[in-house]
Amino acid sequence: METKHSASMEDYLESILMLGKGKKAVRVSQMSQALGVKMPSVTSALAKLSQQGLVEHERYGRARLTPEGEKIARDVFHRHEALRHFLTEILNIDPAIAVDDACKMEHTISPDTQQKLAKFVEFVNQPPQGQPKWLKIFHHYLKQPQLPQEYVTRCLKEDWNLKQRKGLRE
Amino acid sequence: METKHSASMEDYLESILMLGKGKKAVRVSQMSQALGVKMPSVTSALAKLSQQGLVEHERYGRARLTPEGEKIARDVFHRHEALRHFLTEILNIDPAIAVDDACKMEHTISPDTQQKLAKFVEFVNQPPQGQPKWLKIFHHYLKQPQLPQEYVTRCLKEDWNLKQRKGLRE
DNA sequence: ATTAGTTGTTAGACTAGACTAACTTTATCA
DNA sequence: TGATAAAGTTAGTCTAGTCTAACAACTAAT
Repeated sequence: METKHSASMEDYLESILMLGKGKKAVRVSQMSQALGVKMPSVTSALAKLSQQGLVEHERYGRARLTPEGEKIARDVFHRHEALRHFLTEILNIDPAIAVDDACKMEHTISPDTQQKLAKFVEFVNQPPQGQPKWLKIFHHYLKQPQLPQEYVTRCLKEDWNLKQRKGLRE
Repeated sequence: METKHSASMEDYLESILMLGKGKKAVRVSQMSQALGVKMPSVTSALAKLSQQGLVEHERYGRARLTPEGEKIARDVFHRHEALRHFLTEILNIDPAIAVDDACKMEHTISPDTQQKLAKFVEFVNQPPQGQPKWLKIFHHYLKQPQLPQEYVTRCLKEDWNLKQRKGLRE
């Protein structure tokens, strides 16, 4: 189990998931197109993957994920999404570039990193306020790398307030 | 110029930079050891790289980066460092895992992402307070995914304060 | 200065993953 | 229903990057 799969093979699996939107079987030509490789490459990848029990594919027919293949595909997809959300929502990167970067990085990110990245995005988008003030300040900082005086003042004041409250309660 | 280099070749270049600490020439055996490949692999990589004018290497001698090779190596290193800092300082990932992840991701991250990642770390570590409150709360959240009531209250209050001030000044 | 040991190189094999060209099967439609 | 187009497969080539085995050159120590 949990054999390591190459970036290519992960891409093939993921593309079946995406093109089939969950459970539908997909055509070789679709995959070929989506991945930007020629059909023979798809054919041979499918041979390898069905060898490993990750897809089902019959000659001249469609390909679908086995439960195990689907598990892997979903895992890749989650890594992809964790990265994409982080890149767009926090680093404020152009969505097109973000998808591109996510596609490449999704194959190398460790489970721990993936998970913490997702949590970070979750944390940032948490209620009560949606995206917090500091994030907006950061996005401004990206264009104009100088902290607004207001921010500095506020931080210092917060710190002071917190200390006060602590003192009162403990 | 600016030819795309493979992950492997980038690794070879980077290792020369690291092992040589800037400008010293390094031995094949050092690189072999550092990269976890056998010496013949290093030899053939060096052949290719000196072909491209990125390293100088004479038979049975040491290898050093050319100015152009050094430029690339430093670039890879910067990507590496941007990632590593982010992973350790913000996501709070174990340094060993972080280095590992950084080593793999450094080859696929786009310039824009690398730059914004670096800026993010910079932003977070900015004076006046060093790491801001919210980051500490996030690190706590990683272990216990529930926002402390205090944080929620504080956020709401901030928001309220800000609105007040805006109203007064504008 | 010889020789043992270390360090490097060469030659050649292997793998993964892509490609092209040629062939086969399936689909379409007059 | 049979001709043609589209989709898929097979066979074989290529490249990058690794490896092992065998050979060559340096380095030191007696």
